[in-house]
Formats: sequence, structure tokens, C-alpha cells
Amino acid sequence: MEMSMKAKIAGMVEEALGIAGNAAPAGELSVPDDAATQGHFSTNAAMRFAKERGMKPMDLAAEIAEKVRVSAPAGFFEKAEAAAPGFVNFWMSDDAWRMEFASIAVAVRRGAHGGSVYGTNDGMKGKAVMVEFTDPNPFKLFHIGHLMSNTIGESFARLYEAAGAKVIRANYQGDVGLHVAKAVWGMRRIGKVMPGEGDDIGLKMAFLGEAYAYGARAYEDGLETRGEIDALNEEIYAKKNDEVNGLYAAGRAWSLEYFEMLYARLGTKFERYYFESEMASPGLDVVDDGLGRGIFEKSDGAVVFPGEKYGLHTRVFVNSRGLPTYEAKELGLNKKKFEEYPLDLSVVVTGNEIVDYFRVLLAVMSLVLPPEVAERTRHMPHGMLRLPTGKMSSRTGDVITAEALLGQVKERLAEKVSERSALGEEERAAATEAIAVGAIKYSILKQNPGQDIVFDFEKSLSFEGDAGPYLQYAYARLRSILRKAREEFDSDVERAIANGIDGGAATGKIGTESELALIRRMAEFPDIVARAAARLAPSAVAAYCYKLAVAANKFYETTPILKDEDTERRAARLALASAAADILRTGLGLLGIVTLEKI
RNA sequence: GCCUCCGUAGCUCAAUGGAUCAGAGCAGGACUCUUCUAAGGUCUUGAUGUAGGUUCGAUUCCUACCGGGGGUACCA
Repeated sequence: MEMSMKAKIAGMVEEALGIAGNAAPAGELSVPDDAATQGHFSTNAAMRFAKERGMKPMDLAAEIAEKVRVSAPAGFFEKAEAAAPGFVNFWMSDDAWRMEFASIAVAVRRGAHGGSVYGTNDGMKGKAVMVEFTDPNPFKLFHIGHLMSNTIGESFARLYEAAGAKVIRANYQGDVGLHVAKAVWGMRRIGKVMPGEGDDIGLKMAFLGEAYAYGARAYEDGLETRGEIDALNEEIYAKKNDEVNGLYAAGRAWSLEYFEMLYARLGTKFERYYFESEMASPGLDVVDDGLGRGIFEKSDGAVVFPGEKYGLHTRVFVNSRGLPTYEAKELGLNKKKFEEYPLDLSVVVTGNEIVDYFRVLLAVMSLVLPPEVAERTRHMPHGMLRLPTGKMSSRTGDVITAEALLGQVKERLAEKVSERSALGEEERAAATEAIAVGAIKYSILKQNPGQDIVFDFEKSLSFEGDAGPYLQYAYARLRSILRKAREEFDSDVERAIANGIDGGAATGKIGTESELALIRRMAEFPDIVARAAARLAPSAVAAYCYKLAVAANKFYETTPILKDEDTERRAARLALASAAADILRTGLGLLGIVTLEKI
């Protein structure tokens, strides 16, 4: 691909400093928000290099500005000047931006026809990355915390794919453990008729949810029932009791069927499902091995890792009943991941409540598993979704399921969507679903993954301003223009656009402030994606999409397109709308948010 | 107690150590639909918990304090 404008300038700055070709960049070449006073591009290189060269930052900045001005092709810059306390700011000429637009338009069109998509990069080309996320537990509710993990993990996966990596989406599901025993005990004892094969999945899940809550309460309430449930837990592991096996199999199957339905709604497809039940035995083997090597210790009948030796805390890996805990099973899981795939990186997305557990786990992994396992495993905790009343608890029933949230959001949307007569009933239902999912995903991804989200139905999910629907709306409006152009002027608008752009005549007619601002925004995209992938920061993409949509909306408001009677300029504006829409679609795609042709 | 994460407008969030405009959105106030979808556009009010330190420059790094979340052996 042709070198971007930004890359060219960065090269000129390095040339001016006499460090071209160095591995370390000259400094940052940023895109200031305030183009009027700080330029279209700005570098702090002079401040970084002034000291080692014994110069005043302003003097070095002036020198860089002068050298770059001289070396640039005529008409490239409008202005390049030093600014206190030592920045060098660059303003590009309108012609330079027109040329940049032509090259973006070509790149976008190439991407739309099977070439590499505009904005993607090869920062992780050829790397195999596993992203484990969502991790719901069968027998328990799929709550908004899982929704958060799913949304974030899916976006991570897409960012890695955009960087050229081969991504394996994995989902680790807790189909054994005390929570399962509580649920099975509840199924047996709650005194309600169990749903049968033909019953609705919703009914089955409601039954399971009640059963779990019943079992969980019973576990806390009495020592006697606690003993029963503990014993049941062992029976589930042993698989020797037919009645227990039957209840277990039914509950597990219902849950998995239900989860699959949610993944489809959320737009996730997993390549590999891992189950805790499969990790018990390999996990125990790893612990046995480690026990023999003195890494673990026996204590009160349990096998523990004395973390204090390593500045961590002690954790139980096998309990005094001989059952593996979460930690032991996790050892089996991570071992297996690397046995099955030649992973360069293994990312695990979970809630941040387990960061301390994971620290211990990584320390143990580095001691008992092949060294690359711990080295290449990266824990990416996300914050918790909190209710204004505090933390959710599935035990007390104070929990919001993903499905309930989606339902409530759709309800609030329905009124708004139905005002629009343009859509048929079927289209409307599909649009409502897509907008609801997009609104939720965007609200999660626009902030940094580590932070908690205080969730309030009324306040957290806006349909206006910096929100998912705004972006989908901006996209739909651009597409609407293109659709109409096709109907009114030319059955093959795309080709007319292509001819206009390739010929150069059309782009020459672009030049209003809103057009140029949109082009400047579009030019940022590849850089934003590369940085977002490197930092694993979907919020950078979200922020970009919003800014792009703002620029597109301004362009839409201020610039006649279909009504433009200059056909060459109209073609150029259509090309601009088309490219902006494509970039917006790609950007939202990185967030796992779908776009709609009509809203 | 110890470990750890976090304190930015009334609210929800931004800001790879950068710019005497610390950005948005929501909420509040004022405009804007015989004009390509008003879920839009335009204008407006309002903030870095406290005290030090490092730096040419600190929301960002360090220390202490205050306030909150999470964790702290047989749940995950």
C-alpha cells in the first residue's frame, strides 16, 4: 500500500534529525484535536532530542520545521512551524488532502473487493492467538458480567485479527464444582415439576435458575444440607449415580443450548469449548507432579501452594476431599491449550475479582508447566457491572441476566423504532435487536476494560450522542444517500465514483471545511486500529468511530450531495460518503457491532 | 491488618508524560425539519480527592494521607 501521509511526515522528521532508519522513532507524531492552532500533525521530537544535542527545544524545533519544509515536495505543506515550548506543527495543503483522499478511496474500494481491508495491519501477522472469554457456568445464569466478558473478548479477538493474527476463540465453562452441586440438589428438592424435552428453553432455564438459588440458600442455611450438597458434589464427579447423572446431563444440556442462542444473538462464534469437567483429571496430574517436586504442600488434608514464599498468598489446589479446585483445573486447562495449539499468545478475559487468584496461578504455572505457557499467557481482567444498589448476587436473585437486559433495552427502543414507517415489521424487529445489542456493546467498549461499570438502565444506555445508535444512524444515513444515488442517477454509482476518483478530476472539486475534516478523520483510521490492537484497547476504536460519525454527520448536514448539480463533484462527494461509511462499518465491526442499511 | 485496583463537571466516561481551550455524551438553558432519515445539526452553563516529590512539562510517574471497590485456604 502507498505510504500514508503521516508516515511520510514521520520520515521527513527523522530525516531532519539525521536518525532515519533508526529503530526508535523520533518522537510522537500526533493528530491534535485542535487543527486550527496545533496543526494537522504535530511532533514533540524536538523536546525529546534537545537535551542530548545541547540545544534549546525551540531552536531544534525551528530547525526541524525548516528542514522538513525544504525537503517536502512543493505544495505538500501549507505551513510547518515551531510552537512553544518545542512542538513542530504541520498543516497540509488542501491538495495534499485531496491526494490523500484519493489514495484512501482506492484502498477502501480494494478492501471492499476482497483485498486487505483499509485499516488492517500486519503487526501480528502469522501469530496464533487464543482468546478465552465469556466463560459462563452451566446451571447458573448468564448475567450481564458474562455479557461484558463476551463483548470485550470478542472485540479483542477482532482487533488481533485486524492485526493479521490467527485467532482461536475459546470458551471455558464450569460444568462441575460446588455451584453445580447446589443446582442439582435444588433440581431434586425444590418440589417443582421438571420441564421435559419438548418444553421451551426459557422454561427450562427458569427452572434451573430457581433450583440453583434454592440450593445455594440451603447450603448457607444449614450444616446438614451443606453436607448433603458436598456429598452430591463428589457424586457428580464420580458419575456413578444414574439419577444424579440424569439431572446433571439435562441441566448441562439446557444451559449449553441456551448459551449458544445468546452467542448467536451477540455475534460470537467459538472455535473451542473447554469444560471444567475435562480439566479435573489433567489438573490433578499436574498438582501430583508438583507435589512430588515440592512445589505444593499438604496442609489440613488439602494440597496448597504456599504463595507467601513468592510474595503471594497461599491457595488451595486440591481440597481435603481430594477434589481439584478452580486453580488445579486451570492448570490443566492452560496446559491443554498449549498442547493443542502452537500459541504465540493466550489471552484470558475474566472479571477483575480474580486478579489475585490469577497472579498465584501464573506463578504456579511458571513452576509446573513448560515455561512458554506462563510466559505467553496474559490475563486481561475487566471491571464488574455493578448495580446502583451494589454487587449482583445470583444467590439472592439480585442479578440481571443478559437476556433481561436485552429485553429491557429493546422495549425502550421499540417505541422509537416504530415511529419510523420506512421499515417493515420484520425489518423493524431485526433493527431493534441489532440496535439494542449495539447500544449495550458500545456502552461497554467505550470505556477502558479494567473499570467497573455502574449500571443504571435509564442512565447507562443512551440512544443519543456518544452511543451505539448514533453511530448506526450515521452509517444508515450515508448508505441511504448512496442507495438513492444509485436509483436516481446511475445504476452503477460505484463505477462512476471509481472513474471520477481514478481520473483525479472529481477529487479536485472537494474542498469545503467539512469535507476536508472528514478526510482528515478517515486518514487516522489505520493508525488507530494498529494502536488499539497493540494496547488491546477497543475504547480507542470506539472513540474514533464516534469522531468519524461526528465528522460524517457534519458533512451530511452542510454539504449537498444528491442535490449537487456538478456531476463530477457529486461523484467525489458520493465517494467520500461511501468511503466514510465503509470505514465506519469496519470500525464498528472491530467492536462487534453490526451496521444497518436502513434504520 | 496485609495485598491490589480506582478517585476527572450534577451523572456516565475520555485524555501513548505534553500545548493558559483537560475532551465528549447525558442532564439543564437557547435555536434548528416545504432541503439527501431531527436517533441529526448549532450555541451555552460546569471538573483533575488532599499534601508533597521527580520533570522543561504531571490527570498520567513516586511517597503519604483521605475516600471507595475487590481479594485475603479448601466457591469461581
